[in-house]
Amino acid sequence: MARAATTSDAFNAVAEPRRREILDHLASGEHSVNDLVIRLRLEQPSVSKHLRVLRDVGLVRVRRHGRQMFYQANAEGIRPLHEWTKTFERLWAHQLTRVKERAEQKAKDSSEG
Amino acid sequence: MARAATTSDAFNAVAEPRRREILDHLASGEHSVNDLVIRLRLEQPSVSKHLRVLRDVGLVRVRRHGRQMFYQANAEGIRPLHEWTKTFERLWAHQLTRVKERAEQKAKDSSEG
DNA sequence: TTGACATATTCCTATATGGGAATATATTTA
DNA sequence: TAAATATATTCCCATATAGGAATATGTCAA
Repeated sequence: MARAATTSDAFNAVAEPRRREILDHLASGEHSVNDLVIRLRLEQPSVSKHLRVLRDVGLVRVRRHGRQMFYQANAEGIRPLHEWTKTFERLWAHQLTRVKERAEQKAKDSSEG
Repeated sequence: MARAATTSDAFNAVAEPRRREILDHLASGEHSVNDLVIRLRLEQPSVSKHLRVLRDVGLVRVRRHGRQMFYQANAEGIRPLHEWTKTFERLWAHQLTRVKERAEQKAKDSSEG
């Protein structure tokens, strides 16, 4: 079996750095495809293809205005990722505490030694 | 160019559902490979291979005890994902507000009409 | 040392890319 | 209708899987 399709869910869709860049730009509001092409310095077909993936997994919405297509982020689609990563929040708090404690103990030992 | 390697960063690593399952289990503490094999009902080589990817991107740490290898989650590695998704938090708050407002307006309209 | 146990790696294959190039589709304007 | 503009899709290819099967490596027990 090959890797899951990028369109299988939001996790797979945002694994691609360019798509995260696109979403970062759309976080500031609606943008046309050409806006993204210019700002991200990517080829137009590339941007369109990435937007297609983001659309398929529900991470962006589109609106047509004349010849232009205006895309906006659908943040609700990112929420599951946020919720999942959040379940590890307590862990990194604890683990950092332990790292800090070890560092302090070490400093104490060396000042005493 | 093909898709980025699963070992290129945490985003790519956790795009695979099995790897998220593994991390979910490791969130509760250290587990041996066989523990994971039994709990997740996956083939042992499959678990080892997923753990290898997680290790390469720094999402888990290993400790040997006799013949067994005990893995634990390194939550720090998940933090960048949490931070990135967090930048969209204000958006889904706003967007939900708008959805709610529209729903209320619609309800009002229909009760008046 | 030999066998058993625990885990890791290699080999194989079907599949899904992401980018580049070319082309198709949709809409406005002359 | 034809030309121009904006965006989307298709075709091609090198590359990276994920899982299954087989095998290798490492460690303990007799």
